[in-house]
Amino acid sequence: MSAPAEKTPRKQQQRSLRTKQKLLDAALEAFSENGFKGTSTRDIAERAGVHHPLITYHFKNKDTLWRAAVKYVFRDFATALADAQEEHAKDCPKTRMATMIRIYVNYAARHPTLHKIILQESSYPSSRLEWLSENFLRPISVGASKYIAELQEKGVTPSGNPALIYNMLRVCSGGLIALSQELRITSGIDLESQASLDALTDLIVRAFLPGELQES
Amino acid sequence: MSAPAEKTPRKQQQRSLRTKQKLLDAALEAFSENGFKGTSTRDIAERAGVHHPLITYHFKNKDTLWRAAVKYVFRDFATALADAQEEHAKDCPKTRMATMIRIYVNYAARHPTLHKIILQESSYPSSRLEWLSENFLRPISVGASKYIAELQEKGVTPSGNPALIYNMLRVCSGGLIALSQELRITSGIDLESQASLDALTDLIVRAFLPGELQES
DNA sequence: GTCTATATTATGATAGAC
DNA sequence: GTCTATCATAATATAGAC
Repeated sequence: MSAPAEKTPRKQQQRSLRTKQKLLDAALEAFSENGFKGTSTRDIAERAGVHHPLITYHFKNKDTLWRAAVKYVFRDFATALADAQEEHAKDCPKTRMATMIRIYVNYAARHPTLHKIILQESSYPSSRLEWLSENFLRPISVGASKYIAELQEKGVTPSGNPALIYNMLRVCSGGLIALSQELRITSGIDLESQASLDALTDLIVRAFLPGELQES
Repeated sequence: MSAPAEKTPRKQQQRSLRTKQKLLDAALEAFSENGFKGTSTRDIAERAGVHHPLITYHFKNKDTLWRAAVKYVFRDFATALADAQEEHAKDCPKTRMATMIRIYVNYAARHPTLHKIILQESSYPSSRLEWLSENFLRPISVGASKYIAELQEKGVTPSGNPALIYNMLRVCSGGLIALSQELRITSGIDLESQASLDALTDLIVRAFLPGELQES
């Protein structure tokens, strides 16, 4: 019937989008493992199963690809966080905080690249770290700190610099999960199992939200 | 007087040792910032202020240099930990734990490369991570976990997998300090100041050693 | 023990055919 | 939109002069 339809603009667009998506996924994986400098565009292309000049075609250069990949994970993360916050807006503050911690932990486990990228880029000052911080990390940190300050006024969270507490929560959840390879070897803990994730969530909640938790 | 003395074996040995030391320090810095793959031996040689073929001469290759640099930081760390433990062996368990946390935090702040190297290598499985874990991370983890289990029996530390609790302590202290570049940008927290380190220590102690702390 | 010179491979980016 | 071919540079590592 329509053999030439294989090359309609729409079909081409679709293939282009699929290639871009494959490159984004591959870039995320590679950058999270080896950092920006340690990742070669050839490695990314191989992981994506495409020829390496296609990176230039779709993303201009390595730096732009890195930024596109970071946008891609963090957009999804910000959406997930906002959705969770809205869904549990009616809960009592303490229960909501516990729920947010659980969501944070489980999200980190399902998207290990997110926190690995942060760890990779935080090791020394760079324009990438500044861009990442200004656009994605700071907004989340500021929002979380305000929320923690409110919880402190209600007396459910220990006193202290809210931003510092947020970052402790963050490294205990996402940071620890980013180290899952190491924990498996040193302690036999499998942070990919739901049981371990629940145990971790429980420990974080008990450490940072002391006292009984009333079920909602 | 003794002009040819400049080239006595002893003088040469001294210079050789100095070069090796400079290379170890430079390697530590570079590897902690950019990871193994992201670091070039030329970069290390430049930071050390020596010519790059000297790396081959003193350390055979990049991999051996990495292992030598890791041994160098971890030996010092293990010694510092053991000394601290011995010095405070007479303290009550809870006070000793609090002291160890304080020492751990301050050591991490003075040796930022230590935890950065761990973060860099934990991002994906590798022979280096296995070597690092088996030789340095696991012994520390096993020792700390036993100690935490004892504290749990005495009821001073929350229940839960001791190894998991140790790792939470570790990321809250060393892990967070490794992210100091990012915290400075996102939260204005300067983890190089003693005040911030004290605040962090205080928060960790209150979170993981709840209740009053009796001074020894 | 240190240096220059170099072999070899890998990398980022591009040109131009299809 | 995709491919092959290629350039310029940077990387690891070594050989051999000093």
